[in-house]
Amino acid sequence: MLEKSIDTKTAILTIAKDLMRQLGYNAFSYADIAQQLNIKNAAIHYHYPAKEDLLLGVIDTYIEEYQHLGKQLIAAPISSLQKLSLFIEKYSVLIDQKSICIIGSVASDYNTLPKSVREKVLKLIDLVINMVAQTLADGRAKGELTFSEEPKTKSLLIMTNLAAGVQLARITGKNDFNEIVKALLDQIKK
Amino acid sequence: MLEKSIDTKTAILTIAKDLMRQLGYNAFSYADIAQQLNIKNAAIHYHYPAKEDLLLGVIDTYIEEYQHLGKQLIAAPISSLQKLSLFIEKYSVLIDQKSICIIGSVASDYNTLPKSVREKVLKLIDLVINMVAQTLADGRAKGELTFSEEPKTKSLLIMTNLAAGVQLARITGKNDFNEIVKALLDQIKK
DNA sequence: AATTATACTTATTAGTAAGTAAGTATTACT
DNA sequence: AGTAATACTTACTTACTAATAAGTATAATT
Repeated sequence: MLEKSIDTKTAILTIAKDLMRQLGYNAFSYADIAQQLNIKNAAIHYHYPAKEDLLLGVIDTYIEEYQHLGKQLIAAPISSLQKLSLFIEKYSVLIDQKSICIIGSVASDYNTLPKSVREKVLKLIDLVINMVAQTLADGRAKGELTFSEEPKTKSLLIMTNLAAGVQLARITGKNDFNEIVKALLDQIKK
Repeated sequence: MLEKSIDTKTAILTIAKDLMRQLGYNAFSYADIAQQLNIKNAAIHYHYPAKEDLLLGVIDTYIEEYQHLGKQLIAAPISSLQKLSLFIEKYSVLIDQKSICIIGSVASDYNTLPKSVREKVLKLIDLVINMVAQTLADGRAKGELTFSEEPKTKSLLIMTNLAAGVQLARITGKNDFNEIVKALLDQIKK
């Protein structure tokens, strides 16, 4: 088997993911990736013929990641609050990398995305919103959490706090994000 | 006086504002503006030599707009809830235009913005966050609103709900935004 | 009336973008 | 050993980007 090319393909994807969250779809180029990997632009086109294919690949990895996380969270022997904290921690890390979350990135660039990508983005967003909603519903059913809204609505509130929270914190500082997290956890703590 | 050029300059700014919110800084070009106004690219460079200058102009109009709104809100003989509703209405309108708010737009593109723009963006964000915080603080002092967080923190929570709310609603539909607004108004209603 | 400033257009440049075609070296398969 | 697939590089094309220089018509100023 040709190991190197598989490594290159995943390496391209990893860098593309970072560039998407740091700069957005329209602000990075194949040259940025090629430079970091010491390969030529055309090598990227070999693995991902068009930028559209590359972005589809990026979104796919996030769909898989969150599907995996969703299954893990259902089985995990931890409180619902701890589950949400694990999820929130994923967002907190982004700020140190001067990144925003992938959903915020594609949402901002949405009007400029190819149709095939838009459909996948919708799938990713539904997945994450429903995962958080499910965690919230379970937590309330178990008496671990308290909130008066519908789980889906509360999920929307929390997800928008987090998504825009990292966008804001990249500009105003991480403290604003920490304040948001503290407040929203206080809201649902019993 | 040469009236026409002043109209052209403001017309450029108006279109740039729309393009910023619809496509983002890196996805629109001088050609997009020139086409809509039936002028040449170079005419835009005459009024705004570099794209940086154009973006500075765009941010300036929003700073002025929100400074104006802030003053209006202080004097207005309406309830704090109505003041917040007026502010929220500005966001609601964006979704119909397939736009996001200017703060979300520049926040997403932040790493790609010139330094001079970044400083102005920070000023705009502080202005809006503090305006909402002030309205919340006044409303609570007058007994019109209820919330347990610090006004600044509650402002961050509401602003992130709105900013990411319009980003999300552009993809998933306006109903999600309406749900968010209903829920956050319920939270602070007495 | 002559000059100057304004608001452009025409024409061009240098740089960068995505994408492709053709060639090459290495590995896998038969 | 010969063939074919894999994973690239080299070289190129097309298209678009911001930006600039030089020219032009009109209006304002002196």
